[in-house]
Amino acid sequence: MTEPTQTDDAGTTPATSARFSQARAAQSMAVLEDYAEMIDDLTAEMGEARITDIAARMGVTHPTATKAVARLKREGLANSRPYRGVFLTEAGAALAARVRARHRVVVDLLVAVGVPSETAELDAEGLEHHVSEVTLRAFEAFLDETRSGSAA
Amino acid sequence: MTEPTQTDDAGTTPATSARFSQARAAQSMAVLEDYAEMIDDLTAEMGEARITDIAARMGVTHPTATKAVARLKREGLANSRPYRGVFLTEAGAALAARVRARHRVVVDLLVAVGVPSETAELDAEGLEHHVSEVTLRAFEAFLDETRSGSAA
DNA sequence: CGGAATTTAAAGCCTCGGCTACACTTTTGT
DNA sequence: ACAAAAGTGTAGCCGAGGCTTTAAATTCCG
Ligand SMILES: [Mn+2]
Ligand SMILES: [Mn+2]
Ligand SMILES: [Mn+2]
Ligand SMILES: [Mn+2]
Repeated sequence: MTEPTQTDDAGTTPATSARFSQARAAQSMAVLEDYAEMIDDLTAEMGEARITDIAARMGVTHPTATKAVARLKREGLANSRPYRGVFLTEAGAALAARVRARHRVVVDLLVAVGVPSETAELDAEGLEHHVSEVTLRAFEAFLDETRSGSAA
Repeated sequence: MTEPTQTDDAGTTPATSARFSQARAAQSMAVLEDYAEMIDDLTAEMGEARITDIAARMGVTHPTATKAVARLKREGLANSRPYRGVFLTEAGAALAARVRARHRVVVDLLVAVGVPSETAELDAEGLEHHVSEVTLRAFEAFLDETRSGSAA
């Protein structure tokens, strides 16, 4: 998380390393994002999000899910008390909503450029976390114009 | 890396968790890929890839770069001997070539759908690792048809 | 040649995200 | 009501990928 002390040549080198830093930062949010969305899904579908169900859907063991939830709590995105389900805070719910919307846009964009929908769904799960705001807006604009003027 | 014992309902549930597994698998290759490409770049540009230069370009400290190189060696992608530079094996060079080509396609695709090129370059660094073969080919096909029939 | 600067190595610490094993609650069903 | 089953918590292990600090080797230069 903490970047190494910049070899700042007084504005000279435009830090080519910035790309990698951004990718690392994005990745550090990925798990949080996926769990938030999943908890939101489960709450909607089943009324509550239980650790076992979260773990099953994420494809991990329950202690792993427990740890992830602990991190969500630490970051103020969720609450939970022993043996009761997990609940998103307002911030957590807001994150889940954003993540879900972005996921859908990414899948749609992939399909729009010709990726088979199953593959799109698979790849989107990893891709989504690296789609910046700017790129997301570009995707939306592309989808808009594609959906309206579909001149074959 | 090791997936938890599948709750395999005899072919019933098509493992919704598969998406997450794939994303995790892709991510586990990301660092290797970026370092391989970087070592290849440095070798081309400067005749050799030194730990210090690798670290600077990746935006990490040199001990971190050393560890990454150790992993590359362990995986048969690079060689190095104390106080001499780092060199890619044939497998490493092949990986670097693939990664570089994929990176370019991803950037081009992003630009083609309207992402500003600076943003494309930044986002591509993270995105590229989650672009499957199938998606890559779809991107190439899209770029081909776009570049030829550009009917405004 | 020899000392200073640069580069590399080595050790040790941290967080995160996996896992297993085991203990404890809670829920379920007879 | 109570035993079995299911769910949850907790401890401890591991590897990856960051970091700092300290020590050694190499390279550069006067
Ligand atoms: Mn995801
Ligand atoms: Mn998603
Ligand atoms: Mn990359
Ligand atoms: Mn790249």
